[in-house]
Formats: sequence, structure tokens, C-alpha cells
Amino acid sequence: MPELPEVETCKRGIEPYILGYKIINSIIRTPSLRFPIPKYISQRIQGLSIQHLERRGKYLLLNTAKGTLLIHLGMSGSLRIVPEFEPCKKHDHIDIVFSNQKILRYHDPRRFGIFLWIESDIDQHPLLNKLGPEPLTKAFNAKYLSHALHNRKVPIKTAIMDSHIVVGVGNIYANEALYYARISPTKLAYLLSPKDCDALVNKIKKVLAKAIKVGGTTLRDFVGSDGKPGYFKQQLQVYGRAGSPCYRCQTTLVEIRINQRSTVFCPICQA
DNA sequence: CGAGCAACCTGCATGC
DNA sequence: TGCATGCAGGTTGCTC
Repeated sequence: MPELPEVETCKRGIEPYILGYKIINSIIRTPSLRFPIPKYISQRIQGLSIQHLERRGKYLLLNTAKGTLLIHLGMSGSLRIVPEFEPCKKHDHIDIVFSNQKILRYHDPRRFGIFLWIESDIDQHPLLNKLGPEPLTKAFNAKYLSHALHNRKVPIKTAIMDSHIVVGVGNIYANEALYYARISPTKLAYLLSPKDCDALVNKIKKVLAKAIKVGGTTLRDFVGSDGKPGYFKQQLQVYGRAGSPCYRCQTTLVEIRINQRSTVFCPICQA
């Protein structure tokens, strides 16, 4: 269940177990993720230590002296720290074994995820070099958004889910942020007022920050034994609540499709 | 530029 | 119980 908060939670969860530790061994059981995982990865990363962990949007970067492991969890991926010799479950595709006897284990039923080894400048990589700002930084502000939406004739929901505009806003949080900002998901992006932009920026930040906080609770389960799904589910205002009353005005929430993605909103609050 | 669609996969809920 | 269908938290890349 990886949206930005989940990836951030994942990063914080694995960091204490892998930062500064040396890669002893790695096992690629299933090389067929979204991009094929080259066999040479194992020998390239052997003996290298993790110097730094970073998240960019939903990408996780594990930096070493010789290159960077780029990981994306796709729709169904997860990372866990497991003890040495822990038996594999179905869809446990990759193990990275560290010098502290811990294993970083990648699990991904749908295999939409990404696992790449990059030796060239990471900022130049095609997957990263066109990304928009991080939503939780100052670079993502009303002025920036307003400018980025100029002449964009797509629904605002499509725009905020576009990683070239801002990274890390997935379907759930796009729905939630638009609800809090009281903006219709179908409103064309270029028609947003400066006030709309300001509200939307603030609500995106708010909703993501809140989810990261809650994700911190998920974190313990996640590292210890198994990832528990959707702890912040209980906080959702609109996503998954179509047909139920709006918490603000009791109007029945409506579900439509925007770009084949489930979109739920309040037709009154988000007129 | 943008809408719409297909693609990459499996698991789960639903309906017959 | 089995089988077909549709849906799912992401992203790229192709048409038109």
C-alpha cells in the first residue's frame, strides 16, 4: 500500500537496520519486476555499505560509495527487515543480506515495483530527472502550484497526481486533499484561483503529514513481523466511502472515474 | 498539450 | 464448488 507516507514509513523503519552496514550477499529470486533486474546486481553490490537513505516521491534510494539502489514499491510492494534464515513466503522476490545478520526482504505480489542499481549520477536518471518538488517542502507552495497549473486543461485531480507537478500524491490522498480543500476533482486545473491553490497546497501537506504520523504506528508492526494494511484507513474522509454521508454536510458522497481511477467527493462541499 | 487506453501482474470480492 | 468478471494504493508509453 505504498503512497508517499507509506514509503517514508518504510524508509524510517529500515534505516536503523541497514544504514552503515555492509551488504554481504543478495538473492534475486524473481528478476521480472517492472524492469528486469540484471543478474550482475548481486556481484556489484556485494561488499558495499549503505551510506545514506533517501526518499524522492515514492522512490527509495539506498546510496553506497559506488552507486545507488533505486527501489519503488509499485502497487503492492513492501520491504521488511527479517532475521537471517527466515523462511520465504510467496512473492518474496529479493533478499539483501547485511553484515548485522539482518535481511532486507522485498515482497511484491503484483510485481509492478522497481529494483535497479544505478552507478551514474542519480539526479540524471530518467526516472528521477523530471520529478516535481516534494510536497512537504517549501518548494511546493501556492505560487509554484499556480504557475505549474497554468494552461493545464486537465482535471485538478489528474494534475496533482502528475509527478512532474508534485511527487508522491497518489489516488487516496488526491481524493482526501481535494475534499479538505473543498475543490471538485473535476475542476480544470487552470481554473483554480490563487486561493484554491493555497488551500490545496496546505491540505496536501496536511493530509500527507498526518498519514506519515500514523504510519509511524504501522512502522513497528511493519519492521517486527508483517506489514499491517492501512492503519490510516480509519481517518479517510472520502476514499472508499462512496454512497455514505459526507462527514461535514451529510450529503451522499459520489464516486466517478477520472483516468480510470476511483474518485470520491462531496457534490455539495466540493461544488 | 491532452484524452484515452494498454501494459506490466496477482489477489480478492462478487455474482452466477 | 468452480469459473468469469471487475477491481485495487503506480507509472510509462502509445495512439489519436
